[in-house]
Amino acid sequence: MTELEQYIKSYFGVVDNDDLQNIVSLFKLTTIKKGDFLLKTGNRCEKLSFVQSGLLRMFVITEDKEVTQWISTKGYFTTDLSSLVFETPSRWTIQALVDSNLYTITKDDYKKIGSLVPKWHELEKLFIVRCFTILEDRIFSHLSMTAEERYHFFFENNRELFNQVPLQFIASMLGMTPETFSRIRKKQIL
Amino acid sequence: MTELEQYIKSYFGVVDNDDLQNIVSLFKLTTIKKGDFLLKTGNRCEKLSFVQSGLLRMFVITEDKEVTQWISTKGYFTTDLSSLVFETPSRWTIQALVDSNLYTITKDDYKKIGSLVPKWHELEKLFIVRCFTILEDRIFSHLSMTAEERYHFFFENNRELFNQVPLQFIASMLGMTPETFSRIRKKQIL
DNA sequence: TCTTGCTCTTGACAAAAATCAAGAAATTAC
DNA sequence: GTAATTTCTTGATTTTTGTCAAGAGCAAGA
Repeated sequence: MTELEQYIKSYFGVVDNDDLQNIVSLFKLTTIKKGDFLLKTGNRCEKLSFVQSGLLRMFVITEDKEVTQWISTKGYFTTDLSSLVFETPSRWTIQALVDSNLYTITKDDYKKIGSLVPKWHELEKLFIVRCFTILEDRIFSHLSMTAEERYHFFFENNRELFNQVPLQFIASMLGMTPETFSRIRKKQIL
Repeated sequence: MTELEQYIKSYFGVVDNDDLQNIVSLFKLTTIKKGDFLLKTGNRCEKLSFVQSGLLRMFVITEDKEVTQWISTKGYFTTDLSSLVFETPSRWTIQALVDSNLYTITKDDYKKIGSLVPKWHELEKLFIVRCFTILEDRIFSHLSMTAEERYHFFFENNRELFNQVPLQFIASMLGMTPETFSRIRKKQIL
C-alpha cells in the first residue's frame, strides 16, 4: 500500500479497495520548490494537496503585518477549502518553506470523485468535521489561554516543528509577536 | 413553504422537492425554556437543532472561568458537531438564554438522511465548509486584531445581539473580560 | 414596594504583551 | 570562508488588557 493510500485510509476511514484505487488514481505526486507559491491571495484555488514531505505555510499579508494561519507538515492537507469548493477568491497565500512533495488533485478531478466513489461525500464530510473541531479548539485556546499557555500546548504537540521553521511563523500562528515568543522560550529553558 | 424549508434551501442550496420534503419531515419543532440545557459537557450529543426563534449559548466551564464559544440566534444551528458525528463526549454545554423554538432532528434520524436523500452528504459537506470558513475567519481575528477591533467587527455584524443577551457573554465570545468590553463600549459612545 | 440578585460600570493597580531599537546568532549566497 | 541576509534575542518603554473591589442600575420575585 502506498503512503497516499494509508493517508486516505487514516483520514477518511475504511474504504473498499476499488474506491480507494479510484480516489488514489486522481492524486498526482507533484513537487514544489522552497519559496514557490502553491496559491496566492486573490486567486482561485485550483487544487487540493496532501503533504508527503516538506512544509507549507498558509498566510496573508495585511496592511501592517503578515499573519501565519497554519503550517502544514507531513500528512496534513493544504488548500483554501472555501475557495476550492465555492470558487471564490482565495483568502490565503500558500508557500513552500522547503522543497516539498505533494499528492495533488486538480479541482476538476476533485469534483469528479463524488461520481466515481459514491461514498466520497460522506467520507469527506467526516474529514471536514474533524478539521472543524480542530478549529473550534483553536478558537477556545484564544478565548481561555494566555500566550504562554498557548505556547506550551502547541509545543507539547508539535516539538519537531520548532527546529524546522522560522520561529516567527509559529509565533504569528499562535497570535503573539516574535519577541513575546522568544521570552516565553527563554523561561522554558531556564 | 415553511420557514424550515427556506432555511434548508438557503443553507444547503437547491434541493429537489421530494428531497426537501424528506429532509424537513425528520425535523420536529421543539421548544426549550429559558435556562434549560440542550446539552451538557461530557454527555453525548443526541440531536441537531436549527433555531427558529430564541437564543442559545454554547459554553464550557473551566477551572477558573466560564468561556462562551458561540451564541446561536435565529437561523443558526446548534449542536456539538463533533460529538454528534463521532459519538464522543460533548465538549460544550448548550443552554437557552430565553424561551426558544427549535427545529430538531434526533441522532438516529440524522443518520438516516443520507440514505433517504443521496445528495445529503454533499449538501451537508458544503454547509460545513461554510462553517469551517467562519471559524477560520474567527481565528484570523485573534491573530491579527486587538480586542477593540474585534469588538467593532462583531458589533457591526451583530448589532441586534447587544440588547438581547448579557454583554459578559459577548465579551467572553470575543476573548476579553467584561471590564475591557465595558471600557471599549464607553469609548464608542463618547 | 422593597428586597435580592444579577449585570454593568468605574477606578486604581498589576500583569501581560506590544513596540522600538540594538545587537547576537545563524543561514544563505557569493 | 567571508560577506550579506535573515532570524532571534534582549532591554527599555509603552500600550493593552486583566484583576480586584466597590458601587450603580435594573429586573424578577416575595
